[in-house]
Amino acid sequence: MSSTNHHLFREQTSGRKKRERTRSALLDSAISVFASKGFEAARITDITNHAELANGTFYNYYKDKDELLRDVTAGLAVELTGRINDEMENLAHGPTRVTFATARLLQIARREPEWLSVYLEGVFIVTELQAAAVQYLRQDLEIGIEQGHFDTEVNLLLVNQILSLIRAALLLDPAMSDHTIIQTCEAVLRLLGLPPRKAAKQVASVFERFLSSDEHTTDAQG
Amino acid sequence: MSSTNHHLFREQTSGRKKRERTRSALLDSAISVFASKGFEAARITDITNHAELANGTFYNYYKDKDELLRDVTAGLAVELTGRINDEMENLAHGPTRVTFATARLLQIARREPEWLSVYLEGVFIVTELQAAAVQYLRQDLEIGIEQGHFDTEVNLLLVNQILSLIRAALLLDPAMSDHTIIQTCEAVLRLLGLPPRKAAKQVASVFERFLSSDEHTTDAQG
DNA sequence: AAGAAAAATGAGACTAATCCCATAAATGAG
DNA sequence: CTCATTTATGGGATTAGTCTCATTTTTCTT
Repeated sequence: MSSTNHHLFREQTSGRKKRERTRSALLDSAISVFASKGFEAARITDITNHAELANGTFYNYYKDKDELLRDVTAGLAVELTGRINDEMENLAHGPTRVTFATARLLQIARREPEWLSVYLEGVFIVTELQAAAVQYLRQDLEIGIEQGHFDTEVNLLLVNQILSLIRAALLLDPAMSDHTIIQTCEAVLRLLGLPPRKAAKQVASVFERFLSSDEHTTDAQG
Repeated sequence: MSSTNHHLFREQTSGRKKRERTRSALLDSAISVFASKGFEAARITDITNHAELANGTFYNYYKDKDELLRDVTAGLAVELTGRINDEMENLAHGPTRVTFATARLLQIARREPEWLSVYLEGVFIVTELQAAAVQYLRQDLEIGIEQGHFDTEVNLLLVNQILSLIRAALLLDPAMSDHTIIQTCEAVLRLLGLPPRKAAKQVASVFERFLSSDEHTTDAQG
């Protein structure tokens, strides 16, 4: 069914014990199935079929679908927010950090739309992961405010507004064109209080310095 | 289960033929059930139980759950967007219209959080209703741009961003405090390119002129 | 109030999913 | 290679839902 299938978890465990490999196969299949039908509509057998495992195998690993979703979402959180945060360790300027993080997340979604879509659904359903999920974002907002760049109060609604803008981009344009990414980054900055022109400049600058289309490195240099 | 239950459809049909009344009972119950468990998880029997009807009765009215959702969503569209648009017929100023519409929608959600939540889910699932659902919003955006108040391009992503901000407010604060409403209105205006201070003034002005807490226009008495 | 039409009922046939578990297969340590 | 341990299997009991339809109940008309 899926034309592109990138096996986030399986790749991390290719040489390891069988137990780990099977678990990863279940996690990767869950991402595919959740992304295509949504969590509610996904059936255990959809996932085991996709992983080419017997139905019963699922129950050697998880009690039920909820437990699986928790595992999937936590894994995606590490992969998405953790990785992006590592890439940004040299950036000190608040607006640059927020722009970079937003754009990078959407760039990843261009290659792997399933990851972001399942992640966002998971964060919404598995409420105990929400705080952790938005922790990095809050930090960057605080930095920008501290520096006097953002004109806003950091609260839970603001954080959710930003996540909502990201989700809107994903829903409307899963292929994630540059135009969509730029419009979304500008929207986030406007929300934080930057005037339109300044927001546009900030986004253009981040794209030029870090995200020009020919270099897609995992290590952000200067 | 629901402590407050306001019977949008039933009230419109109280004196009429039995067929209309039963259909309204199904629609109102569907709103309650969809709002509490989500559309996917809702079972036909949940809805008929809530309406105190037999399971089979459902099938005298609808072929399946999807057909019911279409009916519910279309009804909510009339009730929500239609009514608000009527209230605004005298307003010519683009930013005022957008602010008023946003604030009014959220004020309705304060009394009836279920309506907005089901409406937003429905518009997302029943794609053929989307165009109609956002038609009024698009018009107001065009007006504001024509007048030189908004610095943005009207496209589908923008419209979805605005809907997403509304959805974020509903998810985070279903009780819909004034603070949430104000923050959401300001967010919408910022998104459209107003600088923070101007956005805040615009929102304050609309609240003062049209939405002061002691007068709730139309027919709103308990 | 009777009779016809409209509406509601709920038992039951189907379909589909979860989850268990006795058995089979695969793995890997000595 | 052998055998104990780990892992996978898939049949089937169980639960849960959809949808039908012959029957009952309610409503409407005269």
